[in-house]
Amino acid sequence: MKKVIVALSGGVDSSVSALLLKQKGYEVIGLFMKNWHDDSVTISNECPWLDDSNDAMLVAQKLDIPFQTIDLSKEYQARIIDYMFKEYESGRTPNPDILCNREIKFDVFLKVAINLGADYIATGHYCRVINNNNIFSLLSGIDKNKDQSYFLCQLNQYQLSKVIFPIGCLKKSKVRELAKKHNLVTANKKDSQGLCFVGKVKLPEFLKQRLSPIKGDVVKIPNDLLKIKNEREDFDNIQEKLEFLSLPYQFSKSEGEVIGNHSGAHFFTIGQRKGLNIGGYDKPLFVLSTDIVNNIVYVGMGDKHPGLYKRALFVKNSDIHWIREDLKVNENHSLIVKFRIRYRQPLKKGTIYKFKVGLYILFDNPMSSVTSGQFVTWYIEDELIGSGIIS
RNA sequence: GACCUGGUAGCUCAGUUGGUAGAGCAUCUCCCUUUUAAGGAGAGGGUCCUGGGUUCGAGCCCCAGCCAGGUCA
Repeated sequence: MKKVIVALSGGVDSSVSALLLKQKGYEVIGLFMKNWHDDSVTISNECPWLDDSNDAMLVAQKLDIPFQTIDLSKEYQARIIDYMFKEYESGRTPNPDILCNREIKFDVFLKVAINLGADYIATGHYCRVINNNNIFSLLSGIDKNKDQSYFLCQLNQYQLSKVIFPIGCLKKSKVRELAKKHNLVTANKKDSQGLCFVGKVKLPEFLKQRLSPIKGDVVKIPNDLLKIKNEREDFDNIQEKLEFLSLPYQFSKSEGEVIGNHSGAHFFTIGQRKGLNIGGYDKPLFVLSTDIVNNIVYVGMGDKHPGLYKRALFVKNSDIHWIREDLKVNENHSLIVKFRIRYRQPLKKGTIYKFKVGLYILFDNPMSSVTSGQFVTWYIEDELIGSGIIS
């Protein structure tokens, strides 16, 4: 009998995952991770992890499986929170939850599980793994609305070989139905949101723990400036063109007009609308770019502003990750893929071009809010074959 | 100094022939969402520059003043 350790979060998804494994005859153990202690930073007034651990325990009791709690907050702090601050400090927008999967759930936690004698770990993610002759494929969840493959885009073959996603082939409604049918206390619990393990936070407040506010200018870039910037077409080769198209826009103060001030450029991200606190225009203002060195936030009016759109992105070599090493695009080759640059974003068409320095993705259609620090994931059909950090 | 135009929600403005005010943006809340964003819905918010006057009744008319911008000497 194979032994599986389920990461019970206290939510309905991991509860049903444990249920299904138990039904299939695995030896199941429930393990609850407590990775965050500071409740003062979260928005919700209740104490989320206490309820969660309690619910996880009740589910384990109901399923009659052993239950334990482990504290990985030290590792979480070092590998996730520190990374997060470092990224924001340097003017990028990180994705802590993707790292949390790679570094905590599928590394530290996995190792703990293996040491406890587990053959596999399981989580309540909406995605699937298929093993073809020991090549593991990460597929999107059947429930397209809940697909969480994006968050697992940094896993490797070994990690995939050790995980079971019991609910990946179910719809959310079915998961809730099963939970109800088996009287799991989590059946009607609201889906969790916000930072994994931390909860919902007001980001600027959260960041102010370590990043001090500094007043700076908000500069509005006129809508026609980018036309001029984008009109170059005299490229010697495709790489030069891609490099040009993927380069984040660089503005200078003289190209626009100072229309207000902010309390720190690192609190803003590209595409952001809320929080600028500047009104008086016909259409909303969106952040086009942030200049950390000079502490300037550049904005444009309206969601059609050309400064919001890019036609390509770049991932440098060290930031490229292939889940399917065997499908890796070699230098001077290209591959047509579908990709997304944010969770829950519909997949878009594009072409990967690999060069010595890294890879470019040329978009079939211009994309809004391409943000450095965020992850791009690329797919062939339903399969996530690779990912990278946008430069 | 004279003349002109304007002073209406946090901001930019609209307010028809006088009947106690509206839109966009901003803000807040909720929904959506295991990142950051975006998106959807809703809400709050105004001694209509001040002081007089006409009128049953004035943001709208009249007079004076203050402030801002402009034109002419």
